[in-house]
Amino acid sequence: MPSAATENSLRQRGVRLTRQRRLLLDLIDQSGKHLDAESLYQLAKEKDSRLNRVTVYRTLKLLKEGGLVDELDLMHYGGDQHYYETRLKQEHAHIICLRCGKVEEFFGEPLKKLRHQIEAHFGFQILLARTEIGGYCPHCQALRAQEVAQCRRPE
Amino acid sequence: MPSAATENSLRQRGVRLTRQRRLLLDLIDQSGKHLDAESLYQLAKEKDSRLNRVTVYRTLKLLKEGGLVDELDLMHYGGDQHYYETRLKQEHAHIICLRCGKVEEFFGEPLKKLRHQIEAHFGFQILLARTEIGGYCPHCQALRAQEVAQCRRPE
DNA sequence: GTTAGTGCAAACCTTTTGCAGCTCT
DNA sequence: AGAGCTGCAAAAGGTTTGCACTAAC
Repeated sequence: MPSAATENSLRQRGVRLTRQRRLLLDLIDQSGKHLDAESLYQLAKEKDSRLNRVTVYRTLKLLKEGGLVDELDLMHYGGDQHYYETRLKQEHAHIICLRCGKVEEFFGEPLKKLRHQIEAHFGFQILLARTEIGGYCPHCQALRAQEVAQCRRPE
Repeated sequence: MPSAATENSLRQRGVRLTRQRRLLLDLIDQSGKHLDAESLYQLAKEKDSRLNRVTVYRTLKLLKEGGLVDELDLMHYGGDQHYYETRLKQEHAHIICLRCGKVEEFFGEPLKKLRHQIEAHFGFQILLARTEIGGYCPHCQALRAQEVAQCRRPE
């Protein structure tokens, strides 16, 4: 079931906790991260076959607007859909391997500094921040090198 | 006309410099930044009415793959389309006002540090990096305060 | 002359909308 | 009871694909 903090945050905005929303919140919190709408829908359908895809989109929108989840693109690895993760206190960057799709997270000083400098420099009030980095993980760097080599000598 | 460096980069990959591509490259370089495919198409059509929207998409894909332009989301301000800008030597963050849509760019130390730390920490080979920050610019912070106040006292 | 690129139409994928009926509080 | 939510169907928005024709090299 959704965490108490999440429930309160929703109730405060006059949002009803329906059967469907409970299920979706539960799945987002429980699951490994970075679900897209369709995956979430597929997971949810296993537990409640009547649940509609549209409800997934509406719920995600609601949670996003309420600041309970963050929306990611993950460099559009795998398509143009969006991915979602429970909002954490700590800002972090997402690092996506463009070959194998593995996603790493990086929590670190530079992100905090960046945020402070932007607030100070522009007088900007930051609501959302997203850093995504695409490239090759160590494992795939080696495999890429082989692929490229084969490509150059086709026979 | 496209810069010599751009032309060479394309030719090296065996990409033909057609009339259409010359026009599109020209527009991307000349224009203020952050064009989306549709805007680029509209601009291009003024100069060559036969040019097709599909050619715009195909050219953008080509340039993106060749590392000549970067693709941005700008936090999906204004829709789910992508925006494009000529790739600069210097990495920078994009800061989008979610109320007025103004985009600022931030070049600074933290982005370089972030890149280096991620390369060092994960042994990651970085090909693409994108930092987008959404919030309210100083001007819109004031206006937002008024809007919210009015919202709370409807009469 | 070849090979790559273009335009057109049509498909595709992801997400949103309108509306009638249902359900949480 | 009543506002808010859901499911269904249908549409929208953005982008990609198949194919016959054309143009760059």
